[in-house]
Amino acid sequence: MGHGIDGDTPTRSKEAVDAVARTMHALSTPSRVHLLLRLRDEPRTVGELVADVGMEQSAVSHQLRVLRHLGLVVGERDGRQIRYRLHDDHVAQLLDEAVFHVEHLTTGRVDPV
Amino acid sequence: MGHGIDGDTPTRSKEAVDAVARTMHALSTPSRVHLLLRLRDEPRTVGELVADVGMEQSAVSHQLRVLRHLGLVVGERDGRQIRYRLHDDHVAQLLDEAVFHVEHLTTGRVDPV
DNA sequence: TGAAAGTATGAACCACCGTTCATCCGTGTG
DNA sequence: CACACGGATGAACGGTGGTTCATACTTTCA
Repeated sequence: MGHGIDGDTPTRSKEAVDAVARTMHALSTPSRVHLLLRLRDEPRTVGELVADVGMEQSAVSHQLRVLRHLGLVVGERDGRQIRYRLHDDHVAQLLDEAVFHVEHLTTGRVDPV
Repeated sequence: MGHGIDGDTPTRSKEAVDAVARTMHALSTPSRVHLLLRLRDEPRTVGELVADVGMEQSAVSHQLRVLRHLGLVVGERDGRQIRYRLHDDHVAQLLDEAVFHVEHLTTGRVDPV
C-alpha cells in the first residue's frame, strides 16, 4: 500500500511510531471501544452513553475527554446536554477495520515457539 | 456486520468489545508498534530486532511473547536463533490501515467543547 | 433566584504493564 | 563434555492510566 514518506530504510520515524501507539491506545480498553462503537452508530449524549455502557458518568466523561484530545470524537452542546459523535469517517473506518481484523484472527492461541 | 446475536440493541457483545481492546492493546505502545512495523518488512531474528529497535533483549522477548499470545506474530527456530514474522496478511493489513488512518487524523488538537 | 439536571474536573486509589535484572534453557562448537 | 551464544522466563520495580469520589460549572425551569 503506498503511503508517501521515505523509500529506503525508514527506521520508522519515531514520531510515526509514537503517533500510532498513541492513537491505538484509544482502542486498547473495553470502555473506550464500547463508547466508540456506540458512537459509530449514532451521536449520543453523555447521559445516553452512561446508560448504554453501564459505567459511571464521571468515568464516561473522563474517557470522552481522552477521545476528544486524540481527535477521535467531538461534542457539542444541546441544551444542558452535550451530544458526542465520531470526529469523521476516518474514525468510523478505523473502527470497522479493527473489528473486522480482530474477528479474523481470533485464532490467536497456542503456538509453541 | 452481524454475526449471530442481537437484532435490536446490540450492546456490542462484550466479548467482541473485549477482543478488539485486547488486540488493539498490542498497538498501544511504541515498542510493540516498532517491532511489528519492522516485522512487516521482513522476518527478523530476536537479535536483529534488538539492534533495530534499540531495546534490551529481555524486553524484546517479553513483548514478542505478548504478540505471540495475541496471534499477531509467530517464531520458528533456525539454529540457535529464532526468526519471527507476522502471523499472516491480516496483521500486515491491520498495521497498514492503522498507520494510514493515524496519518490522516493528526488533526487531533484543540476542540473547545 | 434558587434548585435541579447534565456534564466536566481534580485528587486519590489501585491495578495493570513495560522495563530491567538475574537466571535458566536450548543449541551449536571446540 | 564444557563453554559460549541466542533467546526465554520469572521476580521486582516504577510509571501510567482507568475508575471512583467529591465537587464545581453550565443551563434550564419553577
